[in-house]
Amino acid sequence: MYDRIKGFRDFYPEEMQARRQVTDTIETVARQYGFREIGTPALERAEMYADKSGDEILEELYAFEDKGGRKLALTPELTPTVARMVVAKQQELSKPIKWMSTRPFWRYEEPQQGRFREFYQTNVDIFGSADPAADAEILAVAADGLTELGLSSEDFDFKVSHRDILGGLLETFGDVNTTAAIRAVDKRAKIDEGQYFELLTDAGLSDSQAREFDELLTTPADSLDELVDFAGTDRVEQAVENLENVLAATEDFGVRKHCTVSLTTARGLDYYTGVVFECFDSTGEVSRAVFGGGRYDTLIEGFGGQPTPAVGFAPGHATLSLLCQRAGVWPEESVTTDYYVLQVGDTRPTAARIARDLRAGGNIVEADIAGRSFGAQLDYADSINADLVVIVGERDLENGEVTLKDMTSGDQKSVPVDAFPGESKSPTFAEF
RNA sequence: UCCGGGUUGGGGUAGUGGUAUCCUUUGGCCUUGUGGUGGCCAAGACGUGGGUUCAAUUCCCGCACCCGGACCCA
Repeated sequence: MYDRIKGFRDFYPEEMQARRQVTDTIETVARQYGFREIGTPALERAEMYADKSGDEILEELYAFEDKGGRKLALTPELTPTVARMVVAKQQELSKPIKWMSTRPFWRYEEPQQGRFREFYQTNVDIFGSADPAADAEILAVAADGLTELGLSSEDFDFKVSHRDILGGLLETFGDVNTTAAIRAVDKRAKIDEGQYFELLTDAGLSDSQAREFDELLTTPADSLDELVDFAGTDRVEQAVENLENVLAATEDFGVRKHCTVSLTTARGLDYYTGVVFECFDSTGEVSRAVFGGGRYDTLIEGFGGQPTPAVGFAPGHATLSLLCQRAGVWPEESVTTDYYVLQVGDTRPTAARIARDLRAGGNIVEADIAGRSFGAQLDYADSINADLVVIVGERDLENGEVTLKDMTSGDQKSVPVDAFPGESKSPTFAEF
């Protein structure tokens, strides 16, 4: 026996069926908003990640050299790839560019709850619109997707923040390492108070400034103007205005109720520039953020393109699954079968014809391909959750009939073989 | 990379310094004409490498993998 690779998973049909349903639900919502599916390579040049984040990042990647001496890496995220694609066809793509895709990514990390070395994400991004409506549309797609999965505002909450508000406030304290300070904010909920303030002072804030800054972070949503008054800078004023405009748009888009302003939410990544948000389990049972997203207006430029605003989100399917299971809306993990065509004796020509007709109607249809006995076939039909069994037996065929068996009730009835399946694409037991 | 806890048929378990219990599962048969409820038969396990020992699944060490956490979350 060979071992499975650590952090990689096999999905058997029952679980895969549930995952497929969840993926389809999210993707369908994105499609309805006009997001177009793209396909992307599993491998990219390792430099693409190293140039952006430093060589240390290679430690956390599946990176290797190919036979042509190229340094490659299994893609750990989609953003650089998508940025590359946008830059490559910058001129010819009509804006806004709205793309989505679901696929695996790989990171060489230690697996833990909701984290694997191979993991699936649906990425949804908009390029080329700096309008608050774009930010709000991303929030709306995310919220609608979760709602379609059966979740409600009782189940999840988007904590919405704004990088420029954080940056702008920090700026007013003088020479502060903004990146480090924002990282500290990102960790605020996870570490104890002492460590948190230590990180803030390490970032260049004095003790009193750190207290003051932290105080500002908890400013309620309807008092954001106080932040503008405090800072007195255009940057903070514009950032607050931008956040309020985004929230106003979410109101119109019907998803404001899922959003809570929370400046203590920061996102760890440093490429975010404007609105950022994280989705949390309202009950707190799923302790980590389910997923996040935000605006990253400078990234495309950083990849050698023209300045192009961008905003997006990317739910990881592992944490999404945790949330769905917690909320009791994870789809049932089982296979389904519409019809099982059971053969008794040498009735294959008729059985095959019936199976073909039923499949032509779009149904999931199985028939015996193992030469099994009557009882064994019924047993199998049961194991694949067949709704109806069509018994095609020599005895019935002599009378020009087949027997229809409802597997839930066990009821049976004879129907003329020539009339089955008849005009109906998916004939039910009751129809005959 | 680090820390904690694990690893006994496919799944779930019992147990032991002298190779293993029970349930379930899978396949076949009873029953090519009735499954979800019977009976019979069969298949199937001590993660891996090394050490101690007459003898290791059991004790010791390393490794792998699993679960959880730290770091990180691009």
